Amino acid sequence: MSSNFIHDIIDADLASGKHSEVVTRFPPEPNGYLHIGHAKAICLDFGTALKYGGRCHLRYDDTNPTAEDTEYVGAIEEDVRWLGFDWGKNLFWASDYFDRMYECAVELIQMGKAYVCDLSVDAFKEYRGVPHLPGKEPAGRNRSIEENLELFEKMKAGEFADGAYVLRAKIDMNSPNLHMRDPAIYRIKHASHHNTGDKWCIYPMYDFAHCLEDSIEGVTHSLCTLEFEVHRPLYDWILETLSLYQPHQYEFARLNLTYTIMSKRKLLELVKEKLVSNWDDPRMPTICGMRRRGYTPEAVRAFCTEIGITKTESLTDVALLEHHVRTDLNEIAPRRMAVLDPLKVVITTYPEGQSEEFELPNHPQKPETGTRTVPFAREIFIERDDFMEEPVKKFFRLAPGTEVRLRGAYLVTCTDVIKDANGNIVELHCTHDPDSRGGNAPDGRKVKGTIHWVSAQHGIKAEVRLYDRLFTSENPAAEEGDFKDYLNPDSLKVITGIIEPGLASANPGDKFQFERIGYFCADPDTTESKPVFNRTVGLREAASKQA
RNA sequence: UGCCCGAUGGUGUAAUGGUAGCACAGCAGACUCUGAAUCUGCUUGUCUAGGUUCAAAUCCUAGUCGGGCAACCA
Repeated sequence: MSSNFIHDIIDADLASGKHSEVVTRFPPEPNGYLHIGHAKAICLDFGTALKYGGRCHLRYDDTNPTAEDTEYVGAIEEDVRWLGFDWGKNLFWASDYFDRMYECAVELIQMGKAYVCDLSVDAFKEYRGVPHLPGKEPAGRNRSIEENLELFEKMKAGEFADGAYVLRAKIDMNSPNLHMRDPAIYRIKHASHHNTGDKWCIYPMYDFAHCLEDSIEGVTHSLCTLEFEVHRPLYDWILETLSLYQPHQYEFARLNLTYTIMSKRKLLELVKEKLVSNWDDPRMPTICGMRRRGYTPEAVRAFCTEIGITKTESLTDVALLEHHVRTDLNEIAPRRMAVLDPLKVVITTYPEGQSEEFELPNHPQKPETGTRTVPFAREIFIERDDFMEEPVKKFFRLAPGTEVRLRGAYLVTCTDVIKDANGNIVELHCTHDPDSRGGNAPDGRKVKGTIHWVSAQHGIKAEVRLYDRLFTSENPAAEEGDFKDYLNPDSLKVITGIIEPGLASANPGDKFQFERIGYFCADPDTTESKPVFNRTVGLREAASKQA
């Protein structure tokens, strides 16, 4: 992976001998699905370990049993693997360290560096005060070490209700950094934990747990997002006070993408209110959503590399992601023909009842990928907007009296336009040049327009889901009012298209380029009787192409 | 309001005191059996004001603007 300010620091650490190896970690809380923002972190954490020949731990930060669910654990692992990363044996749980964390808390109390506080959330808020004024010292701050030890023991023994007491680090009620004003490090939660069951009714807070986890695991560079910057002094204080090995925390800017949201809470809201089908709805910025949409791990990784790692907050244009998706798909996706808005064409000069097969390349630029056969007959479908009765200038496609190439088949000329009683075009009649079999005329005449087609007799109906951006606003989270007011009502259009017959046997996840339209992949909803395709991303379209 | 962080074309990023570069997007053209891909060219930028220096995007000072922090969440 390319370099960034964190790698500059690592280079210096390695050169100075401060570290001889690099250990990072990706520490998700199992409380939701991973999204493209996590992908950025995963690429950084694992990519950095890979670059320096170190290791990256996958660690579940499961310190809050009321927020977490093992439902998410499998999904997280699947997503990290799909992205192409491997934690090997380095799978850890914060909850496995609960005993050691408890001992550390006791040690802090014994040092006179932590105390049990009986103030309610609201009461302590008053003592903590506001940033520009000093806080007040709670009375419990001067409790004896013995009494603190006893109270903490009772907290652990379950003698108190949730919220009755909390263990606080005794730091500085006058610190300009609010996180240093005697932060809570243990709270009472009578909740069973997926891993430790009912063994504990007190659980460590993030600030206390995370630095210990990193220290215990020998992490060298603990990478997180910018909002944790003000937590770093606390991270350092705890490890220094306990005389433990101190990893260094470095912060980088989280990813924001145009036309979507990245907040787990808001994403959950969309799922719960059924505004999307589920976490893996192809419109979601989740990793499973992108996978279902047809994005490839290679494209997502290339995107993450491209956007880089900085401390500058930014809003990245989703076009950049789509660019990498197209770039990868262009390389790997076999070409097929599908008509999404069918208009029937009768080749009047083609014998009734006759059909033939054409051999078309899977990828014109990659002959080594072979060919497939596509049936042709007298009646075919073409795309409705590939015909204009009164063509605008620079319209290269079919119009009355003009000749176009049916991709890989024949040159045809439109002779008649058939309309219904309302004047709607329902059918076209064309003649074909039998000598142009394969698509080229022996006389070498140039035909500018080439359009795709599917035989009416052989084509298969398929459900095609056309996805567009989820929101109409570039930055829905920054808009006034409810972000859901900015949902794009046209983010999903379901249509029935006609696909070339070979496409009917596509398996879920198979990716194709529907020529002249875009990249599509077979959805898991696909069955033998009903193929379902998702539009991953459209082809780039020259602005001069007007329909 | 206190502390912390940041600011380079429309967007994302590089330049580590010495030619402001790359990618995306946009525009124009070439090529083309995909109006795709490919190729060529073009437009557009160092937040402001001072200072240090032979030389400043880079260092210093002040300001402006943006963000973060005031859960018994992570």
